[in-house]
Amino acid sequence: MSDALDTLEHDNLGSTVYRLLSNALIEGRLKPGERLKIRELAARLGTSVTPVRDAILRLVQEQALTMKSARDIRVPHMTVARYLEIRTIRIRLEGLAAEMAAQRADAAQIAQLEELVRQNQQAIADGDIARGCDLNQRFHFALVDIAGMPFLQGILFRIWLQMGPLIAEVYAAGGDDMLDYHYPLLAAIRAHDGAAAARAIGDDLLYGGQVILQHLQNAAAADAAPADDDQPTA
Amino acid sequence: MSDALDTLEHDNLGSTVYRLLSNALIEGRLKPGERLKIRELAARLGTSVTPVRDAILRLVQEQALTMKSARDIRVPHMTVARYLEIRTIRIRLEGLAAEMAAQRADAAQIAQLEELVRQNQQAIADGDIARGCDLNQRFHFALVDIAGMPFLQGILFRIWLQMGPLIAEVYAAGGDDMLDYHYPLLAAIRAHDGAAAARAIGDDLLYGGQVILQHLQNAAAADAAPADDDQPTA
DNA sequence: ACAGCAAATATGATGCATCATAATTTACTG
DNA sequence: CAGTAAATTATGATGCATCATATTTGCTGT
Repeated sequence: MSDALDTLEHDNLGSTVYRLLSNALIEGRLKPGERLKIRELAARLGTSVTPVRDAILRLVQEQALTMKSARDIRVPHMTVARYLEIRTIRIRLEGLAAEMAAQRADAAQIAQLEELVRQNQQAIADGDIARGCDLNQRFHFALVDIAGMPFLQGILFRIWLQMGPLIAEVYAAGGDDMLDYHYPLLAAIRAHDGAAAARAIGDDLLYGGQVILQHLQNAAAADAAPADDDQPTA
Repeated sequence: MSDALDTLEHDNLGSTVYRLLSNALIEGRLKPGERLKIRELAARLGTSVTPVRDAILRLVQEQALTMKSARDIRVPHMTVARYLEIRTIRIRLEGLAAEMAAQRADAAQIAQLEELVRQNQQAIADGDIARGCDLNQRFHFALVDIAGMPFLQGILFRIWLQMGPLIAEVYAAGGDDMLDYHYPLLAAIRAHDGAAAARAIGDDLLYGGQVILQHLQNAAAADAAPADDDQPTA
C-alpha cells in the first residue's frame, strides 16, 4: 500500500536504508531540525557507512534532508513561502489525481477509500491523532494509486517526504485532523465526477491545511521576535 | 540560467558528476538504451568510482536512469503510456508556471523570453534543429524561473531529465521544432493574462508534442512487429 | 579569570580493496 | 565440429581506511 515508486528499482542496501528513512520522514518520526549522523545511523542499522551515505545523499538531493555545511545533515524546517508553493502544486497535482481517480475508481476501490475514511473517523473519535494523521496520508496515497499514474505517484511521494515532519510537528502541537473535506470528495468519486473531486481535494488542501499554515506563521513570528521557544534556530 | 534546483546544495564531487550527467541527459547527449559503466565514467572523469556511483544512484532514484539488473545501468526508453502521463502532468505544472509567470513577469523578463523565441526562430531559419531544441528547452526553463517557484522548478527539472533523451531522439529522426505556440504564450504574458498563458502552454505541449507522440507510437508499433530497426530491444 | 591559541575529536568526502555474480570466453569431450 | 562446462572477466555492492576540516576542549600566559 505504501511502497510507491519502487517500481523496477534494483534493490541494494542503500535503497533499503532510503526506504527506512523515507518512512521515518513521512510518518513524522524525524522532527524538523533533527540532525542525522551517517556513522551513527550505520551503527544503528548494522551496516557500513556506504549504504547510509547513499540513502542520505538521495534524500538530500530531493530536499527531504538538507546539508548546509558538509557536516550538518538535518531534517529541514518548512518555511511559509515553501509551504504555500507546495500547497499550490499539490492542489494541481492531487486535483489531477482525484479527477482521474473519480473517472476510474471501481466499486472495490471506492469501498477501500470509504474504509479509510471510516477508520479515520474512528481514530478521531478515539482521540488518536497520530493514527488519524496516518490514515489521512494513506487516503491521499490511495487516491493517487487509484488514479493509476505511477509517475505522478513518485512526484507526490517526494512531496510527502517534505510534509511528513511538518505535519507531525503540527499534530504534536495539538493540530486537529481535518476529515471534513473527504466526504464531498468521496461523493464526487462515487458519482464519477472528476471536476467535483478535484474541487473537493482542493478544498481539503486549502481549508484542511489552514492549521498547518497557522502553525508555520506563528513559528515564523516567534522566530522574528525570539522569546524562549524550544528551537532558537541555532 | 540552467542550474536550477541547486539551491543550498552542499557541493561534493558526486553533485558535480550528477550535474554533468544531468546536462548530458537534458541536452540529449545520452541516447535511450545507452549503457553507462561506473568505472568507465570514473576513469573518463578522473575520479574514483565513489562520486560517480553517488551521481548514478541519484539519477536512478529519480528514474532518469534505470538499473534493471545490478550490472545494467542505462538510459531508459520512453513508453507511450509514460509519455502521455508526463504530458498530462506537464500541462498542469507548466500551466501553473505560465500562469504565475504571466502575473509576475516584468519588462526585462518578457524581453528575455522574446529574445529566446527570436533566437529560436533564427535557429529554425538556419535549419539548426539541435539549437532550436535547446532554445525551446531554455524557454520552458525561463518560464518557470520567472514564475518564482523553486520547488516547482525542481520537479520540472526532474521531468526534463526524462524528456531530454527522447527529444534528442525525435529530433535526430527529423522532428521539427515547434515554435508556433510560443507566440500566443508571449502575447498572454505581455497582457499578464494568466489563464491565457496556461492555455497557450497547454496547446504547446499537446500540439507541439504531437511529433514526439507519433514517434513513440511508431516505435511501439515497430517493436510489436519487429522488422529490422536499429534497436531490437536487446 | 579570561582571551586566545593549540590539541583532540567528530564527521563527511574520497578512494580503494574485496566480494559476489552475471556475462563472456575458453577449452575439453564426444 | 558442436555443445556444454569450467574458467575468466566485468561490474556493481559493500566495507573500510584515510583525509580534510569544522567544532570542541583544554591549556597557557597575562
